[in-house]
Amino acid sequence: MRKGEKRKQELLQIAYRMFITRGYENTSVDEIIEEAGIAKGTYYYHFPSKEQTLEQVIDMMLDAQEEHARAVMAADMPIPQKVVGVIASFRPDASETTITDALHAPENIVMHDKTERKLRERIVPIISELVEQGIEEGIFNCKDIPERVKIIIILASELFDAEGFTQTDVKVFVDVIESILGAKPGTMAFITQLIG
Amino acid sequence: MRKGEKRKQELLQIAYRMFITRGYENTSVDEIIEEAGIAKGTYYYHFPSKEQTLEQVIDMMLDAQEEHARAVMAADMPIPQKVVGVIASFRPDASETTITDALHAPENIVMHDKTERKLRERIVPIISELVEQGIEEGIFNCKDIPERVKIIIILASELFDAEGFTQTDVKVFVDVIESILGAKPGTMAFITQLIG
Amino acid sequence: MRKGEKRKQELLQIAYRMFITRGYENTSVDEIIEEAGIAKGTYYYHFPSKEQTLEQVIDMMLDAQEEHARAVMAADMPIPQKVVGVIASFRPDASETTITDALHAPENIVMHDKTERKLRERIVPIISELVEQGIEEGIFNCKDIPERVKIIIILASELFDAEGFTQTDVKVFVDVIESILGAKPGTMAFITQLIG
Amino acid sequence: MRKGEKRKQELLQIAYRMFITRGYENTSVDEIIEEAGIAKGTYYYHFPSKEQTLEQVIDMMLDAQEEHARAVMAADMPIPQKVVGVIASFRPDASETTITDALHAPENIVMHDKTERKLRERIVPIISELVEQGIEEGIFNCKDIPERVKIIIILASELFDAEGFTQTDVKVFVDVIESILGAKPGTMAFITQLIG
DNA sequence: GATGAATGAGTATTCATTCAT
DNA sequence: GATGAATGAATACTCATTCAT
Repeated sequence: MRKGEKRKQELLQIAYRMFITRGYENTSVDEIIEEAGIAKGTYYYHFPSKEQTLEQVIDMMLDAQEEHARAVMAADMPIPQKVVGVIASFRPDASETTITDALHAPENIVMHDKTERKLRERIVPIISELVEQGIEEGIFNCKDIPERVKIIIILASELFDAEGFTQTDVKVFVDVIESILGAKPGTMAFITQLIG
Repeated sequence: MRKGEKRKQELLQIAYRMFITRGYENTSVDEIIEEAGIAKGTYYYHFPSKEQTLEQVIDMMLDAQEEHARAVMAADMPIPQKVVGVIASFRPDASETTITDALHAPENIVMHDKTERKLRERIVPIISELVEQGIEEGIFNCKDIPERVKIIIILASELFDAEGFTQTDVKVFVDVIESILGAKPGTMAFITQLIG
Repeated sequence: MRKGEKRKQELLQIAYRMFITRGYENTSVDEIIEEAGIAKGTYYYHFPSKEQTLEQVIDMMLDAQEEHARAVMAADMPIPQKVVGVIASFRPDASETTITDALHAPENIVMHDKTERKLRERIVPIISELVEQGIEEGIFNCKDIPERVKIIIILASELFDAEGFTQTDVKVFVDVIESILGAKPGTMAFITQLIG
Repeated sequence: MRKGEKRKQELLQIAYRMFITRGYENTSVDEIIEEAGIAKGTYYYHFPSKEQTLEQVIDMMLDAQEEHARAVMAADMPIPQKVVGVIASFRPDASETTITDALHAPENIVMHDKTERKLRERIVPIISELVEQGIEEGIFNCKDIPERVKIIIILASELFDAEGFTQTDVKVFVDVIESILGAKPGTMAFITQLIG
């Protein structure tokens, strides 16, 4: 049980790296097992299909990210910073630029798409909770919180993809977010320094 | 040359329909030629590759949509309605729900993605022009127009896909758009009746 | 040893049911152990190979059928009825039509074939004995008994398979059997009521 | 068109030989194309699937055999000899013992089974016609001709398979056939010299 | 302009069997 | 007696592309 689980985790890590590097569709099972140094049968002993592997890879990734997000929420930080921090938790680090690029690369649409959907389901409630706290504290002022949060998530993920973005994009983004959440101008300005 | 062009247009139509119905990746060249009743060689006489076919299919689609958009711009309508009308031109009709569904279906991510990118390039300048007119007329009030327009386009396309959306989604969308463009509350309220 | 034997009998029953339902070749060892709720290793502890399992399944089946045939022979019945009764013992009951159908289904040729060969070896001597009694009693009249019996067995099994057969098939069968055994016309007529 | 058809016939011949030599299930597509010296794609250009290849192989075989049978029927021969000749047409020559053996070999059940079914459908009407002629000529005397012919076919094919058969088997077979067709004793005795 | 036969690299998945624990 | 992780050969089928005619 121990042994089996451990091996499976390793496999997930390897698959994760490969899917993200070369794209899900461009990664064959043959390549995965070669990289992992295991037999075909071993792969199919652990995963029912390649698609299920993708599913599990994404879940694993999101679990890790969610854990990080929880840490951010528990930290001693102003609400707006927390909001941005949580969103950032669900984006690959700056240090892992390769991954960001990869997720948005044309050969990775499948994975990107699946990730995006699952990610929104997880992140929206967390951020919504933060926004509510912000409202209580008088920092934000708005209704229909989950819908607004959804919009912010969409913008963050679609706007800042690999294609590249300008200073103006960031500036407008900050502006829009402030008005979406009903925050005083400048509340989210710190984002400019983070991304810019 | 005439005849050849005509034949090619037919092929594009057929490919368009098939790509959208079953997805780009799920449509094989064999299936296309069978549907079209032509030989393999003939297909490759007209198109250098399957990917180029997709490219041309999308261009053909966008050309038709852009033509429609130009008509909307030339029409006698208030600016806000024009803005929405142009955006709608680039979305498949309500009457063609199948197509909307199809474009967002999981097996169609490739085509959806490619379309989305090209579409934004074309639509942003058109809408930007409208927004400028709106500013001159005192209806809108904002700077960094293209960036703001880009945001609106992203939201329109990501928010209202096949998954389904709520009344509240629409309400918030209207609200956000108004603040993005610096319009008086209610300016874009007519959208609610259009989509709701 | 007790326990082991019991477990093995259960496994044979399960394998029997699965082989007959889905065909030998379409039943994987994985499916058998899942159904039985045991581990791979346990299966291979009891059986040297999948083919040996089939062999044992067939033997088990034939043992049960032979036992039934012996009971028929010991019963108080006219010889012709006994002959037919013994043959019927080796055919799945009418109540188990599924099994008859299954044994003749295209996916079950392997099992059907193996069963048929082994079955003939067992049944021919039993029926031959009956025919000899019949000759002594003046009901039948023929030489080369085992060869004639073999023919009857072949006909019974090939003629009345799942494909379906007509009234005329039965009628001719009765006629042919009577002449093969040198019986008076009508001796075997009761078959018509049994099968017809 | 010419060229394509010719190539396909060659492929059928090769597949026929291989299926019969090593069994349908033991012959992989890879082996066929290697033997034929063609590419995988070429094989699948000509045949939709391996199973369809088998189907076509059998049809080709039966076509050839039926042609031979027609020749026998047109020949100048006594009816009983024709009956036996036609049946023999549908059995591989003595010279091709390998094939007979092969068709009955355990690894060839699938092909044997499929062949047998299709063969009966074709041969029964032909022989029935001959039997009718024999009845007119007073050589045979029976009703329910197709049913009786079916029985003869079954016996001929099941009795004389690779397992081996004895002189007595043949003798009884002759006897049974005569009584099935209502022929005078000795009418079919020539069979003994043919097979024995 | 058009045909269609030929290509061959690529792919996911199955499955009976082994063996260290 | 029992487990279950690991094996790896085997298999049928897909598909975009080429090119001689």
